[in-house]
Amino acid sequence: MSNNDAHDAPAEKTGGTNFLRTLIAEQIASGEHRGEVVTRFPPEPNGYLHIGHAASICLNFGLAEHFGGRCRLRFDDTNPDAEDQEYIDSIQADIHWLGFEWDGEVRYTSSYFDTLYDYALTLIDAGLAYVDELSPEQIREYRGTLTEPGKNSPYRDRDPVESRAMFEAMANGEYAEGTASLRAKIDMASGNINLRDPVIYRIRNKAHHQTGNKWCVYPSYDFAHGQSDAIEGVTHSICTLEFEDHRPLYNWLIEHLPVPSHPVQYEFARVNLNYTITSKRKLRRLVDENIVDGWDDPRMPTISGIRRRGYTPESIRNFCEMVGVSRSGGTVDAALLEHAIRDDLNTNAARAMCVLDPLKVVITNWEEGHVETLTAPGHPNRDDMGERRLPLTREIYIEKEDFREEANKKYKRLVLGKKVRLRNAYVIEAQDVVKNDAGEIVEVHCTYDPDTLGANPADGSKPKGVIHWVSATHGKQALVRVYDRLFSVENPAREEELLDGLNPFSLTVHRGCWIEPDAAEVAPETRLQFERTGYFVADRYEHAPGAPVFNRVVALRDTWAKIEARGNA
RNA sequence: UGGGGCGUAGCCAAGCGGUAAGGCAUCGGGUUUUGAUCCCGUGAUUCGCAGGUUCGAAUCCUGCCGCCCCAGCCA
Repeated sequence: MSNNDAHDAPAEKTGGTNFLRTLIAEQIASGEHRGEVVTRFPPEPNGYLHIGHAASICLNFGLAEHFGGRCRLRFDDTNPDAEDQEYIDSIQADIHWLGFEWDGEVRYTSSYFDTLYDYALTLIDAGLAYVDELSPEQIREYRGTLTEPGKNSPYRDRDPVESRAMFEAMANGEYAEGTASLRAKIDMASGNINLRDPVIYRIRNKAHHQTGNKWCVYPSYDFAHGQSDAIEGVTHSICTLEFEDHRPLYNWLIEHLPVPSHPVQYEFARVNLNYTITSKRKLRRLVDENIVDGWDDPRMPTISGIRRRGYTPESIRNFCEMVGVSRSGGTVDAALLEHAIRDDLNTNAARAMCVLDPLKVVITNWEEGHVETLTAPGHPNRDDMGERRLPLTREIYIEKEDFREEANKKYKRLVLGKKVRLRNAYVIEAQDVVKNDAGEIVEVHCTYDPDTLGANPADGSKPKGVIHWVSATHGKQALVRVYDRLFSVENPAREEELLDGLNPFSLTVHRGCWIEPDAAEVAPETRLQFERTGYFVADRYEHAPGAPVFNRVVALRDTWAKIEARGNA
């Protein structure tokens, strides 16, 4: 226990520990890896990052930060078929937004293609790899099954000299795709299928986004990943559990190649969130079929979607910390994510009032044309957030659901003949309703008590309810999108047909909202709490000061909704 | 009938032989000009099950059960 004090401090600050932090602390104490911690986040640029990647990013960067090490960003770009510059750009932006900075330049596995090619030659010369001319279908047949061993390819014992010449010819473009591949010579009878002579180089006649047309042979993940880690001096190569079976291969290659360092692979369980999906294929389908409005639709579990929804980077990092890291896979309740953002925004978002579904209220004893500018705190318990000005006028809007002609005692809002407090303003009493021909209430006539600003009514009564409001003449119109979960089933991935699990009410657009004037002027991505309604963010792209467009991040915790749902109201 | 993992409260998750942390959710109660926040309180005689070792086991051993991953020239 030498230098652990300094390292334990951040862990305490963030709350917990996990098996990797424990392990590394022990390694440092015993001098393993020269006491160094070098990690990497290695995405393949073939899609947008999602909440699951956030966990990996927080883990890799977090571990490096925690132990005073370094974390690199390396694009694992060994398959030109699926990759694109668009993803390289979005991934970098997402990592930065999350608040992490990688060590040095961005790395690419493709920048090691020359070295990797030499390593392949080394393996061939050592008689540990051979050029196979079996077709992909034949390779599959020869591989055997989960319960039956595979059998050797007839090309398995090809002379290394010949394999070398053929591999060079492959790299020269002299073979068509699928006609030849380079395989590691390990054990076709292994219980671990990854060891049954895995293909380590294949022919792809396709331009690569980084290396252009230089190569027509590309290393497989297994051949590229560990060697790239070794080249970069990575000490802890952290990946998800499904790669556990690859570790023996990872180690086999490291042992048989003249690599500059010996990284070690560690696996952790990937994080699943209920009511959502994280399969790149399925997310892409939602985008392609216009089920959502792009990769950054606020309902998407992508980092860019979460950002547009209004989540903060801090809340995501905090969420990952609360979830923890382990080797037992599970599904985290989406309520934990919601808790993370509420917790952040409760202390950091300024308050404002916004009426989503307006009902006009006329204060009959308020002088026509009179405007009284009230003040309200920017935040109920943060003086540093100052005050805001609230114009009150004869006509205001309140929320439709905040008025009932009659109601029982549990309903603490405006009821005909009863009193309620206008938030930050006076107590009013409903006297009358005006209905249209269809019998719908279009206006409520009230009187206000001028002695109730910051004071209870003189008669000693104290209205239990408080409702929000906006001046009908000074308020601004706003477009507000209320989002709910994209899927209504807990495990959408398990649905036979993905679309069957969709929540038809995942988006409700409110076009005629009224918002207090100053709140309409905020900058894009400003987060506010609309009191009694929820947390909202000014849309990153479509909002402009004076032309407000807000997205609901998350509703406030709503005890009333629970009571209502029980049928007691 | 192959190989590799995992099983601690509704959901995550500490614990690593000395008598079950914490968070979320839930449900009570208090404060409150947000039915919010905040504050208090609330659940495992028990750690998948069954045996065994031990003064003592969630922790060690044995067997069983359940769930997940692997048969791409994807990562």
